[in-house]
Amino acid sequence: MTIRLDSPVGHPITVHDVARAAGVSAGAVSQVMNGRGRISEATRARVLRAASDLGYVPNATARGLRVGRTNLLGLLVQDLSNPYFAEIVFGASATIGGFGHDLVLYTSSDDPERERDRVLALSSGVADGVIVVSAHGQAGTVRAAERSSVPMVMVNFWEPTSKLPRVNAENRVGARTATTHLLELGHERIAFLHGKPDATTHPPRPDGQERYRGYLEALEAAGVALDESLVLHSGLQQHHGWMSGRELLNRPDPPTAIFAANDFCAMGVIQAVKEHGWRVPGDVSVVGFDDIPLAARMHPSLTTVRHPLRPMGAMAVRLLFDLVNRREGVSQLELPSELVVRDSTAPPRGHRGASRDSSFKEGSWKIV
Amino acid sequence: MTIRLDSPVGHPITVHDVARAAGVSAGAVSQVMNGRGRISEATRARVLRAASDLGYVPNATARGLRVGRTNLLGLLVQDLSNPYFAEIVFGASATIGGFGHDLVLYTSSDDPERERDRVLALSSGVADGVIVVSAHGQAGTVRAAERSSVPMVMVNFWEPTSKLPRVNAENRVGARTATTHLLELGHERIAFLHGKPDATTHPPRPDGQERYRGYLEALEAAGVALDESLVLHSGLQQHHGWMSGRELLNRPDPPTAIFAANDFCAMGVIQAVKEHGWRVPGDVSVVGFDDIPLAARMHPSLTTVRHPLRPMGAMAVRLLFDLVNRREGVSQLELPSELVVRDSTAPPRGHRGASRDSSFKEGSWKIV
DNA sequence: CTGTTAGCGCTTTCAA
DNA sequence: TTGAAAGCGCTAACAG
Repeated sequence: MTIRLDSPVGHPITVHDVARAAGVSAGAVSQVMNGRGRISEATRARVLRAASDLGYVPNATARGLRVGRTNLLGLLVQDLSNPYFAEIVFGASATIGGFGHDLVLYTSSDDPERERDRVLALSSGVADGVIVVSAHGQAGTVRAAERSSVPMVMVNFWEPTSKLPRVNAENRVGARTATTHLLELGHERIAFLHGKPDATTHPPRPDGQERYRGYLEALEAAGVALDESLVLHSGLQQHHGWMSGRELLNRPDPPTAIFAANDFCAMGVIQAVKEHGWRVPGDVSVVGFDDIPLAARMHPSLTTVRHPLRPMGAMAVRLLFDLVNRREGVSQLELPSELVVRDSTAPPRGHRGASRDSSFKEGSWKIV
Repeated sequence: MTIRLDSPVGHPITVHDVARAAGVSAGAVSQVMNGRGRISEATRARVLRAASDLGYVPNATARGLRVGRTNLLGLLVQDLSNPYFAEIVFGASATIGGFGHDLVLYTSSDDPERERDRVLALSSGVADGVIVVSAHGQAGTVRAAERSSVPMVMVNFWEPTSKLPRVNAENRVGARTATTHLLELGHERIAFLHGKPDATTHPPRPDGQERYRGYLEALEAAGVALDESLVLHSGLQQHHGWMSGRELLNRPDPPTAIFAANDFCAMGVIQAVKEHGWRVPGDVSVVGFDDIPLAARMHPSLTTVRHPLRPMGAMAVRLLFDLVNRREGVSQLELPSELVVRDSTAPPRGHRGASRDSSFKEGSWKIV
């Protein structure tokens, strides 16, 4: 224990100090502190008194060693400055208190090696369980997770061959709903931006594929033929969207709507549209994905598919808690997305569009 | 230790297992794992071999108990969904790895009682030290912190009577610079919004007072008389700014510029201006405080005083680390603010204002 | 109902 | 250079 020089007592207070002061045994003190029965009212009172007099606080490390449980849950994210991750962390941290645990936060700085290291470190008994958000999917982390002697829950994890418990958000239906929304507004030339810049070197992730499938499904249902020239490999960052937006707008026949890979990408697209001298949604409609907090506050506010990020964090904690306590339960689940219609979508130029539906909800969550 | 049923071995691997496998004593294994000398190359190799064969990971809890140090630093914030706090957490989490520690994150949900509880909990040896952000200043938390046997660093803490180590951001000079910026643009009727809705029930905080002093200093230096009717008690949230903005604009002689209590407040003001049918900065200039990430992305982008939130988090970690290791050092410091000029400020209507200066920097940080 | 004891897994002395 | 042993502070089992 770290002892401060100006600490009220020269050394940390232990059970024994309290026991001595109360004239009982250390075991009795422990019983009282943990509320386990078999203690007379009289001694209980004496112990409590002594404890508070001395300012006794049980040492969590010692208890952890003895009980084999730290009441800490690890949470590993790549980048806290990205609102996508920040929201998940928020959901987790808001929930965890209710389970009597606290959060150990790790950031991997987007570095697969560091990610694997942290997973390993977490397995050393610091935490009773670990949540890994958006594992890089590289062999290292996943293998470490699978071998770990500590329960682990993955968030936003799409490895179909792995049996690791996970909490994901639905993608296909969300994308289909968003595309349908655009179609109903009267759009027919709807561009789709993939999240990976280059499909050959970066194979598209399964969640991105799901979104694409949703897009295709919506087109097909509406009887609109796919124009492959409108499907671009963009990226998840603002500048990706900006570049893709520029490219699309400079064509002789630009699309009337753009479905971006995520909200950041959509922001870049909107920027490109503005720089082109066009307006959103007057000249081009734009749809994002995720619904980060910024989406509601930008200008124009962004129509987007909401990923339930906070609930995902919360669910991961729940699930992990059950795992830690060996309770059975669903261990792979997918939370629903929902379309949030805001100001960045409207009927195409010169089209008397259908009236807007305000917000589409995808029912309760679905177990896969 | 939590043992998973499908764990590679039936029980967690301990030093003894490794010792047995390598044919040495447990002590020797520990020496090797911690790189403490006095071990022959031969045995060292054998131990390392055995450890990796068995997949041995030292138990952090046991080590923590023995060594009296967990290599965990606690961080207590009120509300992670507020970018002000999120940025500080980000700064801390990005720095902490370099110090060989990890972060235990606590949220107090804005509840003073819970805040004190968490400080107490943190003192129980989970963490080697604790950072408390924006303590509610209520007696409970501060007293708990002062009595804690664990080193503690406060962030954004303004109790002049307390000797607790702290990392703050400069307020007065920042506010003065911002006000001067408005004056130089040609504004003379500059409203100032306090951060507390009601000065009588909520006595203004020292940092708010400092900002107000900066405002007064700037007016005085420019020879502009203070108009007390332009000083309002607003609040730190968007709706506060909105209400104050409405009130000011509905007057017969509205101000030409508004210096809001913080960025959220400024957002509310801008909203009120827009609803009033006026434009920012054409009809009214608006300045915020803090420079949360949103400030740069809103529309119009916000001129504001940047609080170095990430550096504050990083500094707090540094300082705490020194404290934990009993190194001497400055223990109360104040990081500089800087004015960031964006699109929400311009000369008042019909005024040929001075040319814009782009960004004002307040030099290196200052030790108080 | 209460006190005593053993030992969680590790590191650090001390003795060989 | 290595092995043995003590003990960090706590709790759970057991003996009284």
